[in-house]
Amino acid sequence: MVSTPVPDPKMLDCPALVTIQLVSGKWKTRVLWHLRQGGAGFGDLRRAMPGISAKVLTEHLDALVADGLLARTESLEGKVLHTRYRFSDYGFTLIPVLDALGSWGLNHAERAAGHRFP
Amino acid sequence: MVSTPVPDPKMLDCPALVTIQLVSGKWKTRVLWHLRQGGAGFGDLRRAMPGISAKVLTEHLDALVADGLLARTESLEGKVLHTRYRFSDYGFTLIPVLDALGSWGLNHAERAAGHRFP
DNA sequence: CAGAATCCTTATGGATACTG
DNA sequence: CAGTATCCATAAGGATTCTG
Repeated sequence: MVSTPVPDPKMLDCPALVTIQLVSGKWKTRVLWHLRQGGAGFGDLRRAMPGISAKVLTEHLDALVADGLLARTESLEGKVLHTRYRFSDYGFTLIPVLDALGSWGLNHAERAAGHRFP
Repeated sequence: MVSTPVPDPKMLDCPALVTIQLVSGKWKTRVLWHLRQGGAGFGDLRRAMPGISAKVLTEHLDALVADGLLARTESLEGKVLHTRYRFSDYGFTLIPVLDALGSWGLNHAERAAGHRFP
């Protein structure tokens, strides 16, 4: 997944697509969802998302940072490099939208499964 | 794009993804956005989205119907077949979510372009 | 630890021609 | 009009190995 720094003006006839491009993809949504609960390191994110490869995680994190949604800080602890990703101030404005997606999706999953999830 | 009739239970650790899967894709979002303004026929949608092929439009409409978001009705007017797509009652519940995506996206596009869009 | 580099598989979307 | 049927192009994602 690559970033969309400046959305194509043609996309303005469907502004919802602008947002979709930024947050969609198999892993991007999960990264954002996870970071809603607070910042996390690269390894935290990998462990939180079994199956993702370092390459793909890097690509998505880079895109999210390039789009201004995430902030990244490096720190050298001893000899080990630690990176931390969290929502930027601007990225925070997206959280209500993610919440809306989440609560609709939860309801939909319950409905589709016949309310088998308590 | 194919439909996701029953979301994978594993996806419940990121319910936002459930919604994303249903509405994302280059054309699915546009179809939904267009239909917010009312029902439309197959040809209306094609004309409204220059560049889409009949095959792709069909696939996406089928998926949206299979997912319960859209309703479809056929009518025979004379010898010509008319099909009409519109939001189902259930699909209507998604509109506030689409609106949230749209208004955030509009704001983002303006911001990214330096507020060049009045 | 946090990636970069490389190569590979598959999903998504597209072009064209044809049909009920 | 509203699609189907084929075949094709590209991009998203994945596996593996290596490095600062």
